[in-house]
Amino acid sequence: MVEDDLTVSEVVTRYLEREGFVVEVAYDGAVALERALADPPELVVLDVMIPSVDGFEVCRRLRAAAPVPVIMLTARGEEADRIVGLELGADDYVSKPFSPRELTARIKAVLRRAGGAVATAGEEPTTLKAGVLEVDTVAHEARRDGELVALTSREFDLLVHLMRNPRRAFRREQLLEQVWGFAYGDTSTVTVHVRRLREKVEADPADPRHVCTVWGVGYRFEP
Amino acid sequence: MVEDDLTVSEVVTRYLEREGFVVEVAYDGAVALERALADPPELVVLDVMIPSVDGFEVCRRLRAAAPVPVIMLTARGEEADRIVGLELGADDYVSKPFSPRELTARIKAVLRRAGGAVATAGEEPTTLKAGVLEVDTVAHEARRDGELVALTSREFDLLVHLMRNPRRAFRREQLLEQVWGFAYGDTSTVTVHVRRLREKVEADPADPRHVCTVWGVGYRFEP
DNA sequence: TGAAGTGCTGACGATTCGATGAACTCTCCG
DNA sequence: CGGAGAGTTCATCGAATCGTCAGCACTTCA
Repeated sequence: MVEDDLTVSEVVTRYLEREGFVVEVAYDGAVALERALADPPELVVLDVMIPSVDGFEVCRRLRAAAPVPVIMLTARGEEADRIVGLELGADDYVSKPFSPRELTARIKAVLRRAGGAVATAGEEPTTLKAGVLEVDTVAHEARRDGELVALTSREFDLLVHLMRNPRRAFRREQLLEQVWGFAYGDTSTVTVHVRRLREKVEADPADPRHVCTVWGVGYRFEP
Repeated sequence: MVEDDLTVSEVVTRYLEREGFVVEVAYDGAVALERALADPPELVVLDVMIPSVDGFEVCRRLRAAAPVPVIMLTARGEEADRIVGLELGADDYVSKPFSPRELTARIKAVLRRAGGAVATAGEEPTTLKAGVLEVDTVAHEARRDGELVALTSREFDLLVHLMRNPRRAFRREQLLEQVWGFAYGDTSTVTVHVRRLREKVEADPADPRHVCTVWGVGYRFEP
């Protein structure tokens, strides 16, 4: 996110992180460009009015370097901004003042389209593998030994989240927040879903080799 | 875009802008010609039936002045229109009613042929096959076991979209957006159309083998 | 060794979700 | 006008899924 208004950037950051995104904020155009080019993010939220290098210029240079999706933030009624932004390759625009909820919806829509059916051209691996386990996030299918495993929606999301962060231990609260989207709740929900997931995915659910328990902490995925 | 039907022009505009195009609409032939000649666009989508100067005349004069790519919109079944249109220099034609998705694909294809550097996926095949199912997107025909299946316009678009992205799971919202061109709406519309499609296309609609349900997600086409 | 803490299991309502049938709107045509 | 066909919306039903809880099993550590 490129935004010099601290209030805005903090509110948005907090909100997006609750949604499971990892957010990095730059406060002016030059720094933003430098960091985005060094380590390209999956998506950029870009305010038009920022110090040093303006939003349009940042957008133009970003898109010249890589096909990173860009959402631009403009002041209300700046229709011209919208047109220019779209010409420069912005994928969407949101006019201020906006609600974090709306921004989140747009971000998800753009990400969906970017990784979506029409343009596809897979840069990121659509399938995750770990031993005999194989998960196709596009087809929404999980296989063990090539054998189809019928997972429910939650079980699938849970498995994908764990597999995308192998060897990393999550506390139940974290999983509840990052997979369920709940800010608070009964952590036994996670326990039960992990159990059900194991029953379907592990060769011996009583002695799990992939979805492992980390005592006193939570769970971790072992490849 | 030259189109006097507000509903069509607005839906298409919204859809194309989401795809990153900049769209300008003229509502009759004379205005279209004037503006296109003053500031030639990269591509013209041209309805045949428009006020003042008809689509063929607009096409002829445009092509006389500049090598601008033209896609013509014709009413269904007007085969003669197609011939005349192509003779006059149209690069492609799309018959009404069409899906925004279809138009977008054609636009990208024409721009690609014209040498434009629009990032897009590969060429879309004109006939799609999956088991006993066969769909001809040009003839707008679907067959099962060689037997003609009478699909409505939406059913056809839906089937084509699914078949062009086999094994990919779509949520209803995605289908609503990509097939219908709606940014939001009642997702039960998708459900009902899927049901009717199954009744016509599946051997046993109660146990679909091609248009499959992905619980908690949406639908997926199995080849 | 045993008590406290933590995770696992099985079962049971509550909820959500998809399929279905039908009503309703809209357009096209005669 | 009015009837047909297509598309959309709505209410309902049954099934899949989800969240919770109590009891049991295991780990840890005094």
